[in-house]
Amino acid sequence: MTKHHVKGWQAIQDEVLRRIHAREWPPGHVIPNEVDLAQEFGCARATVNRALRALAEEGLLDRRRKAGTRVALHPVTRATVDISVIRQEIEERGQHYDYRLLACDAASPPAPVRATLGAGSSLHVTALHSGDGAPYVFEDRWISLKTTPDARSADFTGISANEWLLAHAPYTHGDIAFSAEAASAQDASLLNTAEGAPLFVVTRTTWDHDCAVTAVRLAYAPGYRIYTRIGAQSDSAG
Amino acid sequence: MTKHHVKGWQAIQDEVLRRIHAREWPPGHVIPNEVDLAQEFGCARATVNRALRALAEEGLLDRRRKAGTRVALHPVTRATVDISVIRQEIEERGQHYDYRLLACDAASPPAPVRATLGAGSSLHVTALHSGDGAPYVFEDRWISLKTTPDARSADFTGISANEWLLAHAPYTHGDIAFSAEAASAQDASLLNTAEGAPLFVVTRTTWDHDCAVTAVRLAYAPGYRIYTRIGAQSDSAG
DNA sequence: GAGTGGTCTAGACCACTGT
DNA sequence: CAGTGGTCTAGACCACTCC
Repeated sequence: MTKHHVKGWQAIQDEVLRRIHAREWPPGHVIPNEVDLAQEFGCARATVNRALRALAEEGLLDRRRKAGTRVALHPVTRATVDISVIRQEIEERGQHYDYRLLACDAASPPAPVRATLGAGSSLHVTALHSGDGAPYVFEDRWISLKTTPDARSADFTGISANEWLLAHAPYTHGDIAFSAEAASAQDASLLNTAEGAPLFVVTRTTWDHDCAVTAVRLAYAPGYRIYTRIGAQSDSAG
Repeated sequence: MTKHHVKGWQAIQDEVLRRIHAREWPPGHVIPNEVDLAQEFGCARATVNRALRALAEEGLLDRRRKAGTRVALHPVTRATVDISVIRQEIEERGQHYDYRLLACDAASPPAPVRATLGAGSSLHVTALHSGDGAPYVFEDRWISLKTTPDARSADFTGISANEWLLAHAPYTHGDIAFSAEAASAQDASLLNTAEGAPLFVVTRTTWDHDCAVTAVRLAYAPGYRIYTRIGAQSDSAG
């Protein structure tokens, strides 16, 4: 109930974080409501709301009307992975970007792809992205010509389908999967590794509203890893 | 300049999203300032701010004081991956969770781990988590006894180090890496697969302020994949 | 029904930064 | 310097949901 008169919503967030961290408010504990906290901190309720809402978005607090705010029981670690354009990704590593189109044909996609992309005619684009001359990632992509007819006349020799779509084909949502796969003969040949070598693979499908735009498999050369930081804030180790 | 009188900040967000999506505001375009938008939408500036701030946090907008707000040039795809306790992860798949402690010894960690965990004495804990009797993930963990001395007397036969730390050792931040590795002899034996099989591996280190708490390598059984959705909002395909 | 968070408002001042 | 976003306030009403 002491007045602290801290500086802003971040200071309030820090203090709440400290109490969670110090187990003054253990997991499951219902913390004081916004009005009380606002009084304690000597600020407006909106400021408290801003601080607590941010923590709730990170998964540290559970907030429900009437039930109040409680410290999350199972502090899920929420890792945010930024996925940029491949060219940018390579250049950010300080390497020279090189791109080579392997094939670009209208074709009927295999069943698993057809299931999401639809049965309409599709464009199959394969390409290899390299950094400083070393193969970096093999892009195997299907583009729905029904959703993106312009792709038929696009020239993917100068610009990768990855970037072309970014500039020409908006999407509303998508899904991504990360997995480990054994290199196929094609993977191995292109990525300059042995068949069966463990590859980090990203599979992505994007939609524009209800229409699938593109489905892509990105097979990265051995040694690739996605790295990210978690919690500038608090949690519990696990 | 038409007044729309929409419902709330989400409606404003939707409209902004629509304009980005429809290329009315193409990538790089500087959009009107908050005051103008507030007038157009017939709401308070704070409401516009709420909508635009949320979009900026998702990476769709770049906002800078004085420079204004512009549509992001390189809409990085920001995927959020939720990492929960392993037991919970397995149970959420509807499987029966089983856990077996393999070893728990005080030891000196290998150089790469020692580099982050420090040279102090550490506890080495290895365990296997299974779902419905099938091996799910092999946990290979080092715990700093300097940071978490209580771990020395903890009993990891009944509760995994994963969960014990969650309840006893708070952390402030950490880093995670996702990669693909070939199964070692130990991996293969425990995960019931062939040596050299591609495994999805998560490597995580967590700190409590400046003190490293624990470093863990999680090697998942073949077939494991992390799946997540991107953008309930808009972007561009890539 | 009543308590809690969710949101909105109208106005204000501050902080950063491009010109 | 001046324009823009960042934040705070004091108050209000609403929406959900537990009791």
